[in-house]
Order: sequence, then C-alpha cells, then structure tokens
Amino acid sequence: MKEPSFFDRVHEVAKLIPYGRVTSYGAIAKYLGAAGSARMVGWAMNASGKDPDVPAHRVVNRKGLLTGKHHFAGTNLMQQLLESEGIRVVDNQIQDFETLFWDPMKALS
DNA sequence: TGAATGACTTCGG
DNA sequence: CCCGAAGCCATTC
Repeated sequence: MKEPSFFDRVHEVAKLIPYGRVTSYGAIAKYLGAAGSARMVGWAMNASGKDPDVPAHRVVNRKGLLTGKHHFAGTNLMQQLLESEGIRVVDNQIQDFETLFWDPMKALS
C-alpha cells in the first residue's frame, strides 16, 4: 500500500467531471501539472477500477475515442454508461466530442 | 538499478 | 484527417 499522489489526484479530477461531460487524459494530466504524463492518467484510471466513484468512462483520448473500453468489465459497458448520460457514442467514438468536452483547467480555474 | 509496460500525445509524411 | 514513429513519465518486475 502507500501508492500516493498521482492516482488520488486523477481520481479527484475524474470525480469532478460533470454529468454528461467527458474529458481527455491529456487535459487531466495537464491540470495536475503532469502534462506529458497522459499515459499515467490512463494508468491511474486502471487503478481507479478499485474506486467505482471514479467515472473512468468519462475519460477518453483526445479524439474522443473510447480507447479504454476494453479495460471495462463488459465490452460495451463504457459506451452504455456514456449513452446513459446522454452522450452519443458511435463506433467507440463520442459524437460532438468538442461540445461535450470538459476542460478541468477552465472548469476548475 | 535497469528494463519493460501502458486506458496518450505530438510530430512528420 | 489518416498513418507510422518517437517521446513522455510513473509504476511494476
């Protein structure tokens, strides 16, 4: 135990994502001051699997593509969760991603 | 300690 | 915008 910091930070930001909105790994990483560590955000998300409070399904890559859906329990679980929030997802890609995009930098600034 | 990994991002073509 | 390759940095073995 003891894994500090990064994961907790990402978890907090993920929890701050509003309903029906999504964001990218890079945006979170940048907000944490770890810009460039976008992969670590994904890694943190993997650890967030222990924290159901962390809506990892709201976190996608910069293209709005559900890259991490394979890491979810079900094959289409991630998409279902997004659609459940009113987000349109087609072929693992979020529609109107620009509109639904939630930038923690601007939102939390 | 060093090498490998990864739910990404950016650059060049 | 699509494709391929390199870079990034923290975690794990």
